[in-house]
Amino acid sequence: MAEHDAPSLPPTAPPTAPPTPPPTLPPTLADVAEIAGVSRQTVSNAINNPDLLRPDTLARVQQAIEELGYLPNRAARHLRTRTSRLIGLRMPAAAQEYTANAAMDRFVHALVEASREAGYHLLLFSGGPDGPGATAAADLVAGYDDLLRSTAVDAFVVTDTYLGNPQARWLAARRAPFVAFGRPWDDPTATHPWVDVDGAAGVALATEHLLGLGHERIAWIGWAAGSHLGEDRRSGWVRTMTGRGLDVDGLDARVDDTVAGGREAAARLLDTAGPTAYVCASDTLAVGVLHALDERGLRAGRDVGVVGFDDSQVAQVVPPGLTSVRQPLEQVAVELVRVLEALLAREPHDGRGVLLRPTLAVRGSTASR
Amino acid sequence: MAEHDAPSLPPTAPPTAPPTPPPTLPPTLADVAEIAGVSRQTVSNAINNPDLLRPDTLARVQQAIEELGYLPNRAARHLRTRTSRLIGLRMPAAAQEYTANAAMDRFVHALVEASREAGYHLLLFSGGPDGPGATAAADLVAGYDDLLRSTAVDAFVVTDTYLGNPQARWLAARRAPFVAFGRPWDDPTATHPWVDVDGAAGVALATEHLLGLGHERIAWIGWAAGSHLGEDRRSGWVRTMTGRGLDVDGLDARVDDTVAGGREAAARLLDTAGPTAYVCASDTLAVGVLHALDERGLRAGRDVGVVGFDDSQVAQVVPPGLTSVRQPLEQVAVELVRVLEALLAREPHDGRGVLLRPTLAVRGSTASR
DNA sequence: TTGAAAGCGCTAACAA
DNA sequence: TTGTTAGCGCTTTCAA
Repeated sequence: MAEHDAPSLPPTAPPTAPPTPPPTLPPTLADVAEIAGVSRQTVSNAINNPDLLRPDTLARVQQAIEELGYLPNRAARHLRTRTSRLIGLRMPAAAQEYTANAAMDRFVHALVEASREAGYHLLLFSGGPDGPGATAAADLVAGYDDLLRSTAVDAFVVTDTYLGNPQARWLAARRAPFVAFGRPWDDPTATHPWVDVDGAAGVALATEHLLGLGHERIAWIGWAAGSHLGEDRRSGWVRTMTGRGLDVDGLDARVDDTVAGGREAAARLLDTAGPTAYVCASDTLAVGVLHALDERGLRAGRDVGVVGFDDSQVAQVVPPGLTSVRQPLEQVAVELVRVLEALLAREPHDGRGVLLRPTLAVRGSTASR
Repeated sequence: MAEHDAPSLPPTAPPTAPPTPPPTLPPTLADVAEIAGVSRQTVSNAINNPDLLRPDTLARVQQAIEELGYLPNRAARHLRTRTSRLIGLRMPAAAQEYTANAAMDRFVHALVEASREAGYHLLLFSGGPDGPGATAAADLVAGYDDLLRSTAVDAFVVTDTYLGNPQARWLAARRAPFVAFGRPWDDPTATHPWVDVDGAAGVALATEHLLGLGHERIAWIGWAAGSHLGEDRRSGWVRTMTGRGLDVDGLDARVDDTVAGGREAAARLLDTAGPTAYVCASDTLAVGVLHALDERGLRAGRDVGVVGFDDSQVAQVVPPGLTSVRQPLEQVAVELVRVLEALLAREPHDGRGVLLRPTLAVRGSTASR
């Protein structure tokens, strides 16, 4: 293991060599050029424009590169080309409790992978302490501003659009390259590129699934009005129900995104409307519904159908398994990177966003009756 | 919003100026120097060695910096100083199902935050496709190797030590600066710095908590022998039980880290040993125990105590709330960065790792009887 | 206390 | 097809 792909210079430097610092400096373009007997520029071309070289020269250079284990110094390349091949991603405020960040982990994974395939790395940053009073616009964009001014990243992926999205407007005003994960709900004039998941379609999918199982009194438990994201998801339920000629009156609740909120809403609806199934705006709310059913001695899946949203870890392990709308985050990541590449290549942007359809992860909470 | 902290040059360039590309180039040291009427070097000193300047010169330079919104170009600084102020972190293979990655999200958050406070950013990478056959050592270190040779990061945080940790050995052989989150279990000769959480102490804490509630027949559900991590956690249970003169024979199970594994083990133990409480090596297993209790009509917390490990999102929302050992990941992150800074400052390393004590998040599954 | 010169490693522009 | 020159923006060294 120790000798695998070891540094090219021997650990004990020959007496003629100057005393090199312990961690041997990586080889440079000049080193390769010397070994291959060509100029530095030719080595550069061998890497960036191999077509320009005569085959035999190319082969000689490539062998020298191989021999030395050469890789271009990113800082030098960055400085010269003005591209860092780094994509900036701000980590939203740490999830205090289990909330909307349920899918963040999966998304970051997917984005790292998609970026890698495009030759980019992800630079993670945070906007400073998220204490009280730190919500001013200046603080929200602080991290972006620093990275932009220090030319540390080529572009940003902006995720926390649900906050009202001052970042997107600010970045757009700065002409900074970025793609948003999330539609510019509250700014119809926005022209920046974005990728989003069609929440309404996801909820429609969930509702249809329940209809297919024979449910007709399907309730909706969502968030307080005013959240674009929440209203969008709710509309999928309304659309599907009314499309089947089913009434939605009295079958919905608007609560905080907590387990307790879901539990209380479910219990209340059970008393007033007696639904046979619930579709929820989040897994958190759905778990609350499971609680409520449990307390009444009702069995999720057998007695009452329940569907959540986000396909979080919880959905996978909570008994009897929670059916949940799953965002295609891998696909989102690929699209984000694709749009970013087009943006950085200055390709004209048609101003339309990319809307992806979620899928449904079916589990025990909607077992057939 | 649009004019907030706008680029320093007017959008319409004066006729004498060359046509600047749309996204105005950020100001450089030279720009600041000109405005302040000093040399570039003096501006550099104003930033890096302000003590060297006469107060009035310093003030003049600082005002020019402010005026221009100047921030040093990271690529240039990186090239010159050979430090990127970037910490590399490899994202382990995407969590296929809910498994050990339960805490990864929280850890990344914590590390971003700790890094920021030390003036570092996090560079996320992955080691290429994680398909079958991609587990060879060469692939495991591929991502590290590239970043190292291209001098993209100053140091690494290595997390996936449970795999047997070829990375740590490889990085050490390369003399690459890194800190491991996790002890070098299978290599007692390793001398690299590490930070870890005392799993045995965490399980001991859990066991004592149950003893304090009056439990005496406390079972252990852990992983198959051979996992250092698992054996360490198990030892906390053995130590605490025997310390109280309680017998552990027949009270433990070794299974795969799945909900089904935990469920079956719990059921089996219920039949053979009749424990009144379970301590588990993971939240996944603990959820399995909850399933088993549920199936027997037993109530977690009231009838049987259950404790998990990792304080995952699941522990927070699964009814009736799962008591769980919580790793101090924020503290881990701070220590990792502290050790890294010492390492990069070439401070002598005493060869001892940092071992942190977890806490216990108490919830309904260990309600007092 | 400030400035001038040199150079980190690379690539764009041009010349041979 | 290959080589030469210059310079990206910064800091280190040394001189004033």
